[in-house]
Amino acid sequence: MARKANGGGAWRWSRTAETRRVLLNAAREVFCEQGFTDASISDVVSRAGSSTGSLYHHFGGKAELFLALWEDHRTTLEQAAAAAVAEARAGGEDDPLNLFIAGAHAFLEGSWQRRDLTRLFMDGDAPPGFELIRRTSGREWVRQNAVLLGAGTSSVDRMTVMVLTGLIGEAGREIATSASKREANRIADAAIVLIRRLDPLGRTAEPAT
Amino acid sequence: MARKANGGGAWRWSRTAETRRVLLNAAREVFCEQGFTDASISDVVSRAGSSTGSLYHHFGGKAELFLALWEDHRTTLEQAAAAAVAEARAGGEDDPLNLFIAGAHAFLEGSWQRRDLTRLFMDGDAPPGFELIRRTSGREWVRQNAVLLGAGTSSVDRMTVMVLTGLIGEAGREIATSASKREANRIADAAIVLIRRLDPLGRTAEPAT
DNA sequence: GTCTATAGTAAGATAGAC
DNA sequence: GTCTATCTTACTATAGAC
Repeated sequence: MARKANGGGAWRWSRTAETRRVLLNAAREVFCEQGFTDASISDVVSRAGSSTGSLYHHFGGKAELFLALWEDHRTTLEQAAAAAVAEARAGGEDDPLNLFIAGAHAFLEGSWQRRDLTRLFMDGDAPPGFELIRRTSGREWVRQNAVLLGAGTSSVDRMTVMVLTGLIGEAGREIATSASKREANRIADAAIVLIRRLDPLGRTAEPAT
Repeated sequence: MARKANGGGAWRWSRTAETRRVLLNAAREVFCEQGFTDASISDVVSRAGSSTGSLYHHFGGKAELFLALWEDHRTTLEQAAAAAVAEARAGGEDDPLNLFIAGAHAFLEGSWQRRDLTRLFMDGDAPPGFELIRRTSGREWVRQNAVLLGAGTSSVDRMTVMVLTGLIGEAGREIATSASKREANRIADAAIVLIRRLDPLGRTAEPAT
């Protein structure tokens, strides 16, 4: 929006997009260092070299700034997962469970690469209502995958989706607090063992009880 | 402490314990109705018929008041679970997994009976740092049980404990938001199916890969 | 349309009398 | 131990410059 028609000026994008980006970068640093509650608007704007009013103009407040950061993070991880699934499929993989695991693996890899944000969003220090947003979008993401995996609408299947959501989130949190990539990989592998064990497809349904 | 030596007075307990109790009851109502952030100290003290200074004297602040409520809730549920395990054991049950499930069942029953508090503590609107406290004590509780179940220290076993913690918490949350006891029971049953499926004892270790 | 400077407001925390 | 009065802080809103 409001993209400047560049008549030979020094920059191709409007000033407002740049301001937004600078504010988001500063917010990432401040929130990750101090958490949501202790971070102050003043810290963010001074680090960004911007102003309070500007921040309110672009985001509407402290909570919305935090949410904008979250949307960015969530989108990045979801796209990474989707890309991994597409790549696996292009490589000939067609078992739904393996495709799901390919996506989960990419998600966990992203949780490691952006561990500062992963920790920020998982440690519970967030604006009121954030937990609901986070849980809803996480559940939605896994639910889409669970449908592909053939999960139905029974209590057990619905609960399986919730547990899978929790499992992947939990693994992401642990990975984000790991001391080394090596340890992070061990955790990711363990998570995948448990995903298989939960067997969301219900293919283990035994003929005899 | 400071229990009054009752020399024929009308009440056996000190006034301070009574004040504490009244404040906690008011806090339960206000926090459950409005959540942590929107609740105000003023609401609590006016409903309790007490005063700001008194509340600060007994609890130290809004966050500590919330934590006192949590300690109470957590203790109640843990004791219910422990009692159920003891009862099952007294009844002749000696399979560790079944004992664990007896405890989990009692925990979920308590989550239904005190659903207002369960919802309060699970929806993420809490003082900074609370999430860590909640997760630590939940993990500790399941860890003790997992040791009994024979879980080791491998990545998979540690992850299993985390997933079990999440599973039970998740089920408790769903149960606390259920419309009927009937639905709550269905969720509890589904949770127990998944606990068995996760098979924390690793007894399904197959001879052949 | 975009941003700066500043005042308002609400609520948690504290000091000190009783 | 209990309570009132006061303080401090930080989010929020707005008037007006550019």
